[in-house]
Amino acid sequence: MTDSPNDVTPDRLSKADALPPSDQHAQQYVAVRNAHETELLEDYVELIADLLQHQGEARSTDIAARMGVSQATVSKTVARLKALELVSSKPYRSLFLTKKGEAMAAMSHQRHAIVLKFLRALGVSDRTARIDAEGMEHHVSQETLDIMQRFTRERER
Amino acid sequence: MTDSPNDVTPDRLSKADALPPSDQHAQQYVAVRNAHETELLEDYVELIADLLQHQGEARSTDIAARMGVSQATVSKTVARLKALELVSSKPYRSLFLTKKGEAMAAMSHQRHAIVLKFLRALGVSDRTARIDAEGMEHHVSQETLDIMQRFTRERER
DNA sequence: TTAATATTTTAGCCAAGGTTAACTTGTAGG
DNA sequence: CCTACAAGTTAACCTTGGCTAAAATATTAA
Ligand SMILES: [Mn+2]
Ligand SMILES: [Mn+2]
Ligand SMILES: [Mn+2]
Ligand SMILES: [Mn+2]
Repeated sequence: MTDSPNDVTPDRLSKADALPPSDQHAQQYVAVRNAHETELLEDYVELIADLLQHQGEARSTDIAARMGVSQATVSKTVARLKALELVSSKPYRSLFLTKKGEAMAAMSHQRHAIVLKFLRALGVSDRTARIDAEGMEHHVSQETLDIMQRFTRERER
Repeated sequence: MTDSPNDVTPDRLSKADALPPSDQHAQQYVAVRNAHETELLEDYVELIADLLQHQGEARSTDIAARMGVSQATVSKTVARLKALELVSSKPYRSLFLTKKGEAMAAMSHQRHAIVLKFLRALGVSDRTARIDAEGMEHHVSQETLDIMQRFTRERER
């Protein structure tokens, strides 16, 4: 009891965009859930790499301050990073990245930079670009990244 | 013991981009965590609105299939949506949106459409654009949305 | 009308990511 | 060398968002 008898592909100018096929639709959400699984890990290793590079040390106090969470939260997340062999450290000492952690940090950093530069090239203010990039970066496919990079390069010529 | 004695702002061509001030950096992550809090709710009300519009009914089977999760998961999330007064329903019956739910759905839908059209206008394939938009939409500020919309309009002329 | 099937809910489980409070360890000054 | 304070860890708790298995309800078809 929706509209016309045989509504296969509604004519132009009809209601709204049709829903994608059920299984394809589901894959959209699956992709998002997958991204969320690694998101925090990526941000942590990226931040640790930055701290090592800029301050020579990655202390959990600094991480807590920069992430805006308590030190207890950092402790727990670091435990997870260690279990995943992304980070190594001795108790009460500075954190370091394993090879695996460095690889992840490098990838994440690169992707983050591409998204951030793209947003600025688009005309977004620095402050907003930084905030949006922090979330968007985890949901941008390689195809889109390539396009963003090309766009930014052209704008900069 | 990092590098030069007085490294305030490292000269051009030095290491890498400096870290933003600690508190500003923290706000980036805070913004992301806030977005994640409402993300699933937004996707649900958006989907429910779509189903109501396109099939006349929003059954939890369909939601489960389209979200790629079990029906039990849908039941629990719907309980939360009802507690938040976004959805109403009688047990074992179809779901409906409250005024509040409709408002949220309308906003989410609009934002989703802007991001999706923008990605397509940029040259991203339909399939990828849909996947990326599903995640990105929750992390795009109003400022960026406005810019995306302008960009899309210009490309379409 | 009843029996089979489909749908929805409930219960019990789990991991992630956050909190506060209390305890332990490290470090710097006197 | 000791003592105060800073930094890090641990314990106990909470919410969200997944899952499976079992129970309850609705629908359909014989
Ligand atoms: Mn990042
Ligand atoms: Mn991020
Ligand atoms: Mn959406
Ligand atoms: Mn979404």
